Amino acid sequence: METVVEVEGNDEAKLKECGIRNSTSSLSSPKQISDPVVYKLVRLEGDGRIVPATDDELMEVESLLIDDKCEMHIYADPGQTVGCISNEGSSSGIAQLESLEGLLQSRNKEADPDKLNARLEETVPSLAPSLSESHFNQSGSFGECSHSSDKLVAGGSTLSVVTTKPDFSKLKGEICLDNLSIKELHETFKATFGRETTVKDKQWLKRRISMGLTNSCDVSVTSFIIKDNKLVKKGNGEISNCMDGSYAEDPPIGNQKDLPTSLVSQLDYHQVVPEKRLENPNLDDNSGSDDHQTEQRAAKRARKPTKRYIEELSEVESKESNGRLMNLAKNSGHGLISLKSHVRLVRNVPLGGRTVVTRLDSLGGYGIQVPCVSRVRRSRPRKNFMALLKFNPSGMGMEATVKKALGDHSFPPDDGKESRVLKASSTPEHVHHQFIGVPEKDKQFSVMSAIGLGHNTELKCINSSRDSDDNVVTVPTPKGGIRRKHHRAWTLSEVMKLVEGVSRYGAGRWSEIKRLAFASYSYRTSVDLKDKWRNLLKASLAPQDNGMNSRKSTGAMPIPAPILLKVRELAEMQAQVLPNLSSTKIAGSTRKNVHEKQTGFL
DNA sequence: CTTAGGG
DNA sequence: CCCTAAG
Repeated sequence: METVVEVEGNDEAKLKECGIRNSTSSLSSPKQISDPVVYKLVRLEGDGRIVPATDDELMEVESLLIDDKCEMHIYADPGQTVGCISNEGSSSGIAQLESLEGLLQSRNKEADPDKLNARLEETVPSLAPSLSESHFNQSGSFGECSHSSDKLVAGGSTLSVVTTKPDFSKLKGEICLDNLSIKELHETFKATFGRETTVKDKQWLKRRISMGLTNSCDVSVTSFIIKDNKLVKKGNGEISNCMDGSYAEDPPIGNQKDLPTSLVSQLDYHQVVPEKRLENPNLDDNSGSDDHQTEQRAAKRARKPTKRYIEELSEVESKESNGRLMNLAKNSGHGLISLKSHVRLVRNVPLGGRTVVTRLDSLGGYGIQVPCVSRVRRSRPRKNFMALLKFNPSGMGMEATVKKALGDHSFPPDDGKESRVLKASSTPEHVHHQFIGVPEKDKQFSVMSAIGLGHNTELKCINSSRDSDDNVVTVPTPKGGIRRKHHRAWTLSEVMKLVEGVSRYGAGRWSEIKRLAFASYSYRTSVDLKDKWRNLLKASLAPQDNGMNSRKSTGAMPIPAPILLKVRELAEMQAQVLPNLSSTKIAGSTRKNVHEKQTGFL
């Protein structure tokens, strides 16, 4: 029932975080404390007083975490963290990470942890029952356990452990964004996320990109390397040395369950993420700089997350909360702390006249409530339904009409399509079972091992759950265009994976590729892969309009030339090999073909 | 169910 | 991306 966030340093220093019911505003009373669902971070003053942390302090903490804690190989994404916990600035304060600062400071000052604890419980006896701890393993064995995460489910009924193992070695030398210019970074960013950014901060861009790439759990799976804004085959050219490989080697995969759960910073609290309803288009549109500002924490913080921000947050966060550590493709030697803040939002509270809706989302396998904003629950469309009905009273044709008109997905469960949708939109339970069952894991792993990819841990992929719950019909594109909301833009990494898959299994074996390379992408069907490949082919054959003009006008993700080249290569190869020698290549791998060949011979 | 191709 | 035909 109690979400425990424990921080543990080498010196055993511990910092307590106090759970405080964040009921609208008042500080916790003993009664409220009894409700362990909500926790609030507070600052532990030198004299033992507990003071609600302010947002600014929070920022500072993150700053500390990011800039100073070099030994840490996890990092906290300020933007995301803040996005999660920042609030209207209600006096009650929301969960704060402030306590971390206390920890760090106390560590440095060699504060006696016991003393701290004691003081805490003396000074605030009423809080004692709900004290939570953050457990931070700052020791060198980080790579080993820092990544694991578990979840104490509120209610105490369930204790699901979802652990993911980080594979740092995988990242080593595979991504080098350091040499890229801002412009290049922008391109890469767009290629990675499918949208543009106006952020000019290199660090931010690099981090974001590397995050996007690695989080898609694939870059490492492919044989591509990103270097100098180019995707190159591994082996081509020097491997970048962005990653110093200072992290611990990965222990053999397979025993995730046994991994200690040290870095678990679960912050549960009732909280409402206010929807920033800006009338000012400048602010609202400029998501990039919004992120930037937030992440930069130096700028005027305390901004309520914008719609777009929240959207992005939920997307990125969903990836990040796999428990996977992000390694930054940055030369700065210091590692960072991954502060995974899982926020439980359980209320819909009117703010400024607007009601903010939250929904339970599955992030990283946890049931997490995230702000809905434009991500309305994927359900039957009501808006146009009647209108369509009206115009199409015939009944029979109506369904088709509606489906077509709305891109469906959301029609009645009886529709066969629905199963797919349901499957995609994983409820916490679903996710949970998926992870626990892990039927695919062993299989996948063994397969990958057999192929020689064993070193590329796939486990993380298993764990990656996406909130596949976009259902709004369309969404405006940074470019001004619109695209279907539930269309998932192909990320660069996905494309790379696809290419890799095709090269390995051959075009046409979509289901294979799907199973092996896209096991974790529940939302990509084999058909999707096929379609994408088709598009890639088309793109690869088309004149490589490498000007920004095309990109600008299209608003589409620019596919790096190297990939297109690869695509063409593969296409030619397969076009040549397949028709002529028929099934020479296939024959070897396909029993059926062999058989046919033999029988035909006889 | 998977693949292929048109919309 | 969606839908359908065909193996």
